Amino acid sequence: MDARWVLHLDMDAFFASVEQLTRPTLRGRPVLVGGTGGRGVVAGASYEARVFGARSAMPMHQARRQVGATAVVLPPRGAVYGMASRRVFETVRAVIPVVEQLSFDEAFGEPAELAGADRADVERFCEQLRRRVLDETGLVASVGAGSGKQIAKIASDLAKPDGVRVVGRAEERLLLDGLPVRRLWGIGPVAEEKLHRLGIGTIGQFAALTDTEVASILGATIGPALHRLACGIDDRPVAERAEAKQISAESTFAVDLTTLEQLRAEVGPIGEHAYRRLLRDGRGARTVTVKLKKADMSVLTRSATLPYATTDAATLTSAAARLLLDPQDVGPIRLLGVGFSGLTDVRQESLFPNLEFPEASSAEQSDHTEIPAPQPVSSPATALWRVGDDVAHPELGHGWVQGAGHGVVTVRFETRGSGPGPVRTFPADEPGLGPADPVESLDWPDYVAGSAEPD
DNA sequence: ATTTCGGAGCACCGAGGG
DNA sequence: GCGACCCTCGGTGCTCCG
Repeated sequence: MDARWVLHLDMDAFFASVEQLTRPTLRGRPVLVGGTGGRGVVAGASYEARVFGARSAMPMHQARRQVGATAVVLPPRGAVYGMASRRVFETVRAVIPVVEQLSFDEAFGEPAELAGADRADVERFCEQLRRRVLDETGLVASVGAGSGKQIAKIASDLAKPDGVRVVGRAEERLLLDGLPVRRLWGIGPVAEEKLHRLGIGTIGQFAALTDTEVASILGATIGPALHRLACGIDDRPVAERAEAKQISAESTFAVDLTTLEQLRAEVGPIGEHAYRRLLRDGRGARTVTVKLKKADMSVLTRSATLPYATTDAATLTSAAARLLLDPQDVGPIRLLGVGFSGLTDVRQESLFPNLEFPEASSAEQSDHTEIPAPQPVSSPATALWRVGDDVAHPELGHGWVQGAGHGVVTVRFETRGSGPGPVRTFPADEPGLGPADPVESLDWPDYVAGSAEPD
């Protein structure tokens, strides 16, 4: 059981790369993906945008300023990234049977055939894996390898962009010692600051502490676990991810909400968003949580646990509505979230239909005057087309909105397989122009699922 | 006008069973 | 009757991850 090799595969600038793949005009250009409203942040930046200092999690307006006029700012297309991600990891799973997927764009693997292999073998394996992912998806991955998850993850960072980095046992200690303590899994801004105040800046300095010192600084649970990682001890297994324990949706408003009526108007759509995903997951929920983020960024949560898990939308969303707090009491609200947990398979509806969860209180029931649907603050003006929308035209095919406003819409007609396409400008109400499924931008030419099956 | 969105896990509190 | 103890559950806040 000597040489264990853990691989960490990380897609390069994933969201931005998918945009450049499916919208070929964007190749070579600085692309920023993220919230385009005033409070949006960057979810993905192409390498061309990173040259200017743009980074993910940066406020969008700041990134836009830094990149300048050539920046292309696009709203995220989750469905397309999800499809691209599925195809990437289908490919990975065809090579490595057990894959621990961390997110849309990252995973660990521990190929059995690499046990005891030397660095050169591992390097070859990683290059082949990258090649296969590129051939089958058109997307670039970087791969890191090491004796455990922590080293593999650090290695994939060093491998970027478009590379492989294998860290052998011999270089491990040297590499870790010099790195900032922040690079360790589980050290965030708070823990970093605690350590910094004690003069500990590197993983080496952290590793030199005693277990009891570490426990007193970071707690008895997290502390020793982090200390072991810092010492290069990382025998955590690579295993498929368990089912999600919680499903939630949240959204930040363009303008803070100040009345309970406004919150009540928003809780429905947000709850439904989470509810749709709950249904797709096929489980029921027993606990409903609402999350409120105040103007000062502090967060309040309120939760309620039902007597049994349910898939009933009305039960779940009315529970969420009852948990809301009045902004008049707690202050202006910038974000509302609805979450479901206590997830269990519910084969049948309630065993005790008579014990239905009590409906709205009698006071609310007597109030038959519907709340006069307040303007959804998040979308003040509903323009017909927005930048980034996918559209279809009977003659010109699939395209995306490059510009919109002043009664006209500019569309670039192109997909993954078309190469850079032509641009056309139409009146905003052009009858030939209709909405299109974003995923189609990835599917031309037709994607052949599992190329092992010629059919 | 900095600070998304979705998810996991820990600390700690009080209630209640035993 | 009461305190000490352990345990679990529900609820809230915090930290961290990408």
